[in-house]
Amino acid sequence: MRLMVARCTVDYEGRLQAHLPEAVRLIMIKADGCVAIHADGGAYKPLNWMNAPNTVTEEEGRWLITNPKGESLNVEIHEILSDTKWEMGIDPGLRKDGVEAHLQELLAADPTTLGEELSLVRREFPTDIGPVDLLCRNADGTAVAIEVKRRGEIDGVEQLLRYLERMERDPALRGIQGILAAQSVKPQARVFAESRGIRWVEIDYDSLRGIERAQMSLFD
Amino acid sequence: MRLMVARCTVDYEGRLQAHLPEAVRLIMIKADGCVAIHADGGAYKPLNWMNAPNTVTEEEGRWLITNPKGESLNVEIHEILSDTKWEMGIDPGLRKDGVEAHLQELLAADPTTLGEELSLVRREFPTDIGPVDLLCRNADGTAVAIEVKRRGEIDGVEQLLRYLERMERDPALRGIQGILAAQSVKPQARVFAESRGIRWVEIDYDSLRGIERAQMSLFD
DNA sequence: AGGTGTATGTCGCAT
DNA sequence: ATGCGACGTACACCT
Repeated sequence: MRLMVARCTVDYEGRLQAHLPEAVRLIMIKADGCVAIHADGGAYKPLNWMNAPNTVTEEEGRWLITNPKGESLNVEIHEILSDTKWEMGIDPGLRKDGVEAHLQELLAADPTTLGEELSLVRREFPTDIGPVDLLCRNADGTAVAIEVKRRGEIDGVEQLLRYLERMERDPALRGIQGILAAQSVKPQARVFAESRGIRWVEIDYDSLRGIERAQMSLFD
Repeated sequence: MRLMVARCTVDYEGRLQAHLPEAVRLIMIKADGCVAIHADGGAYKPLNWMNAPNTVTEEEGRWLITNPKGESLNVEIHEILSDTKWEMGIDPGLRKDGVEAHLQELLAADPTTLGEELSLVRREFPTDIGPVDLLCRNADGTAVAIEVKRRGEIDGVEQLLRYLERMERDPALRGIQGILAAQSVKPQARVFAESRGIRWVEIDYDSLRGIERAQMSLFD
């Protein structure tokens, strides 16, 4: 990784055009050729950048970075304050323990937490446009498709509608209903869901996890 | 801006849990307290980060960053290879050109560039599921809703369809038509739009800007 | 503060 | 490659 602190101006042209007036900034070049121009503020996002794959051309007082998509980044270096290089090797990488998959898991373990008499048929039930998170049946035996989201937004309703449309064609699933389950459901998603006959449920992740813990403890 | 190159391990706990095994990385601390941990690859996104507002506590061989939302980042420093600090001042900031807002502005100034006799009723016309970019009327007085995108994809068509469905309920807008306007419209979006009776138009940003310049020059 | 839409979103996984 | 969904999305803008 090369780190250069320099007074510079930058122009990007590609998906849009952007210009940075002269100022002191950090220019970071990673081993894979990625370039990022950072100011001393503004979260982790750089002011300008160019991701791999790209071509970095270094000239006197000027760097030109281009990529195969026709984007370009032109960095004019007016004064170099520091220029260092570091060997870091391949990073062992990040271990994540996510929430979404866990939510689906918890609801699969006990669909009745959605407030209805539901029994699980299967998780990730396949349709020809992708798997629906949970397929259940209610007390009447009616199929119920459940889309699980951390946050319930309009996209989630659209996604569920597409699944329902497909699943309705299956005689075994005829009359299928839909539920959007999320930790929070946005107002516009509520309006839209209701207008299409889809129910929505807000689920409390912490208490759900609490239930799981309580159930787990039975086996201790 | 402080730049530290160090062998470290990192743990984040907040919206999820994440762990970074020991390795050499760049730790960047900006003037506003933002912290970002970068590996030598992988685009501009850091492996871990904590944005302002936050609290940075530096101890011997350990940094603890917390924020008011209850998230925390714990950086264990095992070996420091470099530790420098730079004054950059306030960045003059980025000038962007060619984003959706600008496109919308240009089209609002002259909707006839879409190739029809259109007159603007208003920008950001509100519906109960969000604002539609432009509401116009054509030569017949028929309402026309226009969704402006930099890139026309299926999402944009769906968004427009939702708006149209809502707006159709308003007697004053009955018979409303839809146009998707974008610098480029993906084939899938074209097919989908046409199948739903929505027109699509590709707009040439440069020439649109040229028209604006020409019109501006009338007032010079 | 909360809602809504945009982003040079980025990133990963499937087809 | 392209499409699609998730993201600790971040971010601006408006109420």
